[in-house]
Amino acid sequence: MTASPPDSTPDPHMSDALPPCEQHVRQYAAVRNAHETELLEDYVELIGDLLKYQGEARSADIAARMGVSQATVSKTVTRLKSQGLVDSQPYRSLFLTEKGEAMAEMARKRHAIVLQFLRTLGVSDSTARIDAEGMEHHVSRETLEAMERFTREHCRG
Amino acid sequence: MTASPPDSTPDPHMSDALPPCEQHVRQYAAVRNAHETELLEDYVELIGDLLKYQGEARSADIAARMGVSQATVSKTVTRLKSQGLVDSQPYRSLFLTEKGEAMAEMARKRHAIVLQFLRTLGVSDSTARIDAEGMEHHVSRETLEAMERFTREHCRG
DNA sequence: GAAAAAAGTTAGCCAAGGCTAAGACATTGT
DNA sequence: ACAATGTCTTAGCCTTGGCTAACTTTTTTC
Ligand SMILES: [Mn+2]
Ligand SMILES: [Mn+2]
Ligand SMILES: [Mn+2]
Ligand SMILES: [Mn+2]
Repeated sequence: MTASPPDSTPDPHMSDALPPCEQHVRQYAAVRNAHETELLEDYVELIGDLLKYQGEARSADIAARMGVSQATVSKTVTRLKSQGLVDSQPYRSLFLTEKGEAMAEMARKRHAIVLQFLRTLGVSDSTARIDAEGMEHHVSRETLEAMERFTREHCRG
Repeated sequence: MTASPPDSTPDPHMSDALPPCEQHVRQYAAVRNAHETELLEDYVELIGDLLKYQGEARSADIAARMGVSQATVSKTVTRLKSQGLVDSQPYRSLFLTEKGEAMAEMARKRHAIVLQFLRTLGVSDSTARIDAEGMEHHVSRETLEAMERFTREHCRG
């Protein structure tokens, strides 16, 4: 390690300096952690939506919606099954397990809160949808509550 | 593809149905796109901060701050160099190229806007730092401007 | 009911981003 | 000066998440 004089004083009015090391580590660790479940969350959310709005969730629909190949979907579904989130017979439609249903529900609600929050902030619908798709996985419970509060107080209607 | 009756009408008051397919694809594509540069952005931002606040940016400091092994840093630095973002001699401190400097500056500003926005929203400092670290990479110019506007209008002082 | 089309799977490739273990280089202390 | 310590790199391993190509299974069409 090299010199680290700025870490000594908890200076109250120098907020653009480097944060203390341990805190910095926690920031990046939280991001890496979110990245591990991100894709699985999007899959179960989408599968849940497809079941709800189209009656079944086929790999082909997922591939079309996600903009990836069917082979990629097939491999990811294997992972979803190995984690106990999805159930399926070969060559058949996909279903969510209890656990998958729970994750989908959480993701659906969280996604909706972030999306509505961005709209309320004044962001256009198409941009809000794009940004919400990525942001949702990095929003803590606390921030989610702050967003809900804001939307409740500022939303037209 | 299976049946898709809900996609026919651009129904104005059914906002929780599935978005049209092409838009859905763009959402996920934007996320995948952000993931390609995310880590590089965090690296150049950190390198810039280390140069500014400690005079030099050593791999050991980056490893300590990011909470990863030195081997991981070494490999990522190779990638940063191959993309023309970082310059360095073997076993020496790291420096940013023009291009790296520009990316660091962008990342620094964007990160600061998101962090200050979350604080202004009422999120605690430690949570705001964690969430901002992940959210920053998924915030478009338009959303960034909405955040700045909000902070300007609501910030104490 | 057979041929054609569509859907799903598998194999094999790749890059990114993590790790450990081993060794090379540099700095520092005596 | 040189040994000890600390820093950096390399090699080799792993998982994730993409791809194409080839194949199998199911569904649709005739
Ligand atoms: Mn989502
Ligand atoms: Mn998402
Ligand atoms: Mn950042
Ligand atoms: Mn970040």
